[in-house]
Amino acid sequence: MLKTAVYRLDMSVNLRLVLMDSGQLFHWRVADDLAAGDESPRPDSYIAVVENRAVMVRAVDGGLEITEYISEVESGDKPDTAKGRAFWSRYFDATRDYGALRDSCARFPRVREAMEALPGLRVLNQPPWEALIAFILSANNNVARIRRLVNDLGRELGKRYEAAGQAVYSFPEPLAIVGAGEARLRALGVGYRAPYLTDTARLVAEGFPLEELAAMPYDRAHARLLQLPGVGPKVADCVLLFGCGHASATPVDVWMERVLRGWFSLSGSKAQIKRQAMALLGDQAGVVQQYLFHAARTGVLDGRTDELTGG
DNA sequence: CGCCAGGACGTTC
DNA sequence: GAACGTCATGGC
Repeated sequence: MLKTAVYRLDMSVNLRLVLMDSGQLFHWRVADDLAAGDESPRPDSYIAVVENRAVMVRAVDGGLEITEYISEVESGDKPDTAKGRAFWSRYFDATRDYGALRDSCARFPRVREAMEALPGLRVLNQPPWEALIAFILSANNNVARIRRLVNDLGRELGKRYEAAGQAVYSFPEPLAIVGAGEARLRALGVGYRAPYLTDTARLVAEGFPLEELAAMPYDRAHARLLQLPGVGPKVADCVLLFGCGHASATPVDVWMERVLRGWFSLSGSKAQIKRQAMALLGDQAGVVQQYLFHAARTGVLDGRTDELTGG
């Protein structure tokens, strides 16, 4: 039987935007309207497993309601709700002052416009291992297929949990990916990325310091991640930003390259314009990047007549 | 059918 | 260090 712990976070989040459409998470899914054994429909509810925590989240009264489903045999007498609350507060980035960030970027019209146009967008803090696997899979791939691969990997190699009466699966542990082997991973559809996954998983299992990247200086953490097979400059920045709390890490994909060259008039190689963007946008450049990325990809700012930035 | 996908990697210059 | 072709697979 499952116990539940319910947490409320006093923060405004556009869950569909963040969990389904932002390109930073790929394993969340919309909960079915009718949870098993429950008569009430659950519109706008989302379920997933995050680091061995099965969870349902929905927006209520301008805040978040987070329901965690806890196995009695694993939790013992009662769950540690203080620890759970801290975990989810961290995960949803509850303590970052997005309003102050927007104000600090007032001299960049496109940043201000993007942040005003996407008020519920947030940069979540994922477990680094989950971000690492997801973004190795993301290379030269599309979001729909990344999501399918992550879900298939979880269902085949992860651990089964239950949230809102529905099956949800954790990310596979490193040894589960090593044990699966390249052939089985290819059969799951990961293609040429199979050896990247097994070799990286092996290195992590053998002690690669994933958990220590958060406390390392950005440059050193980035260089360290580049040593993993399947991890290049862009994937490394995604892991640092989405999985290690490095708010300055600024992934530059084709969309961000267009943004930085077009809206910010930057020039040079991708590595060079990334450095310029980080210097220009400050110690939370990666968070700013997420707004610019989504604005460019979806065209929410199209039709506005503002000129380029005021840098 | 061809083109693209939140790129990385090996080769070549 | 920069430029180039290649890499599975499926969405569209």
